[in-house]
Amino acid sequence: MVSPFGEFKSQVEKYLSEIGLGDQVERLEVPSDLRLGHLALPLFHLHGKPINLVEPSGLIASVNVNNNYLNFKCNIKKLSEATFNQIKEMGENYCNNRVQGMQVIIEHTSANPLHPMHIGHARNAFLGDSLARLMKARGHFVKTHFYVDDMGLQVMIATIGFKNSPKKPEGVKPDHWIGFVYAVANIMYEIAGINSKLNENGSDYSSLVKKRDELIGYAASLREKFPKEFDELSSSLSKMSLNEWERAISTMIRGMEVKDQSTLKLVRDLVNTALLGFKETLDRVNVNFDEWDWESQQATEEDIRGLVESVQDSPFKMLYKGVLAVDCNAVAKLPEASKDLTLIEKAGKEIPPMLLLRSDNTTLYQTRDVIYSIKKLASADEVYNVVGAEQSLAQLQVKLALYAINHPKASRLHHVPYEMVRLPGRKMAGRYGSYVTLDEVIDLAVLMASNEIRRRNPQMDEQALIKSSEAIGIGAIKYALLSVSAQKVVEFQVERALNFEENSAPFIQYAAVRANNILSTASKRGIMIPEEPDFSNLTDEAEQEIILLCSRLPDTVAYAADTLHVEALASNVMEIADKFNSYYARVPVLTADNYSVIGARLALSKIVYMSLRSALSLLGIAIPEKMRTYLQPRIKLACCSAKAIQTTIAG
RNA sequence: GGGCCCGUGGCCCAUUAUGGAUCAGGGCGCAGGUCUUCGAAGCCUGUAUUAGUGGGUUCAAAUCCCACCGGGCCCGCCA
Repeated sequence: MVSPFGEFKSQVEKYLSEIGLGDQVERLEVPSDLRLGHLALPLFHLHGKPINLVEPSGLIASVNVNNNYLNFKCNIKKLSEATFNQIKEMGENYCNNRVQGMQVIIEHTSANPLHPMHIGHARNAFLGDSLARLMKARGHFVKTHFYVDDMGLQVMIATIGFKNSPKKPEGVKPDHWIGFVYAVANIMYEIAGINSKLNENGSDYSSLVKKRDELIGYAASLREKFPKEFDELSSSLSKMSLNEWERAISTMIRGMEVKDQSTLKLVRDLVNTALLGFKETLDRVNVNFDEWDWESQQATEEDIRGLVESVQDSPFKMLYKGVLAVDCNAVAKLPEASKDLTLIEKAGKEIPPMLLLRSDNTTLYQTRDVIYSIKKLASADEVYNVVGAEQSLAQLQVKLALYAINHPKASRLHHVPYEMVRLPGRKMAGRYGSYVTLDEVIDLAVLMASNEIRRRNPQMDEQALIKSSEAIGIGAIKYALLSVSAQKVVEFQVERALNFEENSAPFIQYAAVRANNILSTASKRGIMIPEEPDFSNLTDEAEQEIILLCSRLPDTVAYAADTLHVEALASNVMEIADKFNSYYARVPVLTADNYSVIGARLALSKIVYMSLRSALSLLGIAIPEKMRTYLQPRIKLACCSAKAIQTTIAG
């Protein structure tokens, strides 16, 4: 399937080869001003080589040379027809742009089940989810995977806490509870470490005490949350010496690797509790997973032995501080690996070795990740890992390890990096229980949305209010995170994301709701969209621009999916909403002069609505049914200010 | 010390993949206008930029190359 605009482009390409410029098609571009044309070929490098134009046909309305450009104008009437027909045929799948499908695995979010998800996980989840939707629209067979980390050191600390912890109080979200238990346990563990160091000679007494005071500070704020539970938990954990902690932890790590049933059960209980909370949140934001891959189930002893042997047998084994490692530098010089150009260029010259085993022969996270990658590659043509940019080196090492053992699909493993999200004025420390949870941010967004709706539409019934608030509040967060290129650090300012004005999801949703409203008003008045609207009525510049934008949408989807640039789709959608908003404010649809014009404009509204709906669905953003506004002066209510609400929640 | 990423009006973002048309687009903010007519989360008018700095390649650079400056991140027998 090719986009309507893509059809125009291929006709232009055909035309170019007819006049002997077939080798120039790569230079075709969209002109800066559509009055100049709709596709243009710069002629500078041809230096006056004569061009013999022939009569255009099909979607090409005219061809002319102007200012050293060969300009092609599209027959907007025919382009509108093509777009309209494609939308009639494909409905909300209009944006789909299928190519030969591949088996694709996208691993994303994979938040540690030790604390609730925060806004950074949201960026990961929304990016991964949107990429999955985009690739499906591209015709790929996509499976989304969540990698559940149930094996790390930190998990064991949490589990020890969990074993000693009182019951979760009624009404507390399970992952929030685990976050509390983990933070208390970790603080107690760290304090035990400090206490033991304080008994040694020659330790830096004052800095240790300072660190311990800091930990006690964190503990104090944790105690405020659940005083009774805190006291119970901390008093049983405080009996443990550092030695006891370390023995318990390493016994458990060992237990996990040999699949000791009682250890597995303990850890599984903890992790399942956290996942219950994750699923609730992910469900609310409509992010779904096909598979939940538990780390402990991925790397069997056999897998580990196999990997170790492969490395041993490879020319890239090395000993680093006495333990087995992969010589990443040497691997990077492999022809196959260096063909993976971007990879090597981005890596720089000195790549530290990747350690495979601890000196007690237990595995490290990366070792398990190599095994997990092999498993993913076994069932997919391409594997994408949406993982924070701070792990670029680690991700690179995993890939190089695959090259080291000569894995045939090493080049098919891709790291999709994204930069961190900051919250102004807040330092997050998951290990100490200091964070703003994603749940809080969502609650705030939805609350603000519902305040807005209530202000603008006091009569909306409760059911509709809740549904619309969710669509608007969550849409706003998603758009704020997806519209910015993933490689930029973003500062997430709630009041900015929820501004609800231009450049936001609500703005786009508003345009869609309005377009849809025009359609439903028409149908209420018995006005039907003609089977074959006369698009020659669309003579307004804005109308033509809207058609062009919508007709290109499937191309943007292809670009976004193939190059992993979700933000390209986000800004294309914004352009459509922007143009349509200013268009309908100026040009009447239902009260136009005659039925022929009404029909064409109605069809245009349909094109806009379906385009937005289709594109927004690929971003995972819902369209609310109603955003009605009553005719009343705009009053800025104090209680609606984000700051006030944020303060309330923070307090 | 080494590496990766980012740097666009007072603030935020797009454009950077494939360099192109003497107006670099939006938004926020600020100043003003606009609801009896398809819903004002809208629309219209005004306001502001040496595209970090300097050099190079080119007929043409925000875009490619080099250097420098500023910010973020990474370099752990943590994950």
